[in-house]
Amino acid sequence: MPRGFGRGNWHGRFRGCGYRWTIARQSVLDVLGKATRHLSAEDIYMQMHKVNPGVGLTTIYRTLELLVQMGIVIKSDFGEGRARYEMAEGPKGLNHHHHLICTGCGKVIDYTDFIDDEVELLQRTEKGLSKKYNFKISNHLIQFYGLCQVCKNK
Amino acid sequence: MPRGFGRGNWHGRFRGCGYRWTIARQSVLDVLGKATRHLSAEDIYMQMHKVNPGVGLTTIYRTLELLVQMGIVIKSDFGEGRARYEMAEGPKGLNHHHHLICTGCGKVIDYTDFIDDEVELLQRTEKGLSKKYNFKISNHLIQFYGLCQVCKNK
DNA sequence: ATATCTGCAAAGACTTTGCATGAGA
DNA sequence: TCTCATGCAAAGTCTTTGCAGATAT
Repeated sequence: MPRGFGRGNWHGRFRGCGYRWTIARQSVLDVLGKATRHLSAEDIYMQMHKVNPGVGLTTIYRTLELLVQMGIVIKSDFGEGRARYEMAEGPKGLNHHHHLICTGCGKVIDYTDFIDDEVELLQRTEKGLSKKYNFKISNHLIQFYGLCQVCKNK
Repeated sequence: MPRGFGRGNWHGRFRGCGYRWTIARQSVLDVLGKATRHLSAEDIYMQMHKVNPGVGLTTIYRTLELLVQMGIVIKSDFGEGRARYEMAEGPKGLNHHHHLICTGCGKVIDYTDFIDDEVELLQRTEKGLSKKYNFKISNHLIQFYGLCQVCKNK
């Protein structure tokens, strides 16, 4: 692995797509790669500001759009009025997970449990829907809403 | 059924919650009740403007918030940067459906097929998640994304 | 009569766009 | 060198808020 590019040969991947490898892009990937939560554009901006104060919020938005379009990053909406981002990590469904969202405090838990059952059902559903509605299904979103342990005891 | 209140005794329901029954609220319910699509606040505003030109967009937002909170209307986010609304129609899960969204043209299809399988899986998943993460799950969201017949042939 | 609702205008929040400057290959 | 990327400021969208006047009960 080339030095200075973190895990994954991002530089090569960018070049391959005709994009340039810049400090800003590297930095966004660094921040997202280390994140343990789903980050908003501003979260990323603030974390990055400590290391690369020169990078503006606009660039973050533009970079995130690019990363989502390249499939490196996943953009989610938890109904807060702002988008959140996380690494897609790995090809096709590796690390595939869904979200469990607390409507009290907004906490989001990624769960990967029960996925086996889900996959089976989803495949059946996708097949059925594809056929009936003539859709080519490429993706799905599943979220559960409820109250976390702390909030339900209030 | 009292005359002039459309189907469902909305007037009584509002009164029961301590809310007043107004032209604006009736009108929002009328529009949503007749809708065959998921309407944005502005869609509702424009349709209502033909009949009740005096009602402003602000009131629509406030009314929708109320209706959602009362459980009469469901608010959805299809990732367009604006919310869309539809009648919840009927108590607990009647008319329960999910969405199939075309990422090409934005068309949204409600499907109610394959729900039986889904319900079974969801109950199992909910049970598992509740236990493991100590959540009290109250709701879920399932959306499939893909290309509709028209868009996939482009 | 009076507490609730409403319209208008303004503010707020997040995101995108225009354009001149700066930087990668 | 030459295109692509960036920062800044401004604009764009959708939505919410403040407040005086109107309305339902």
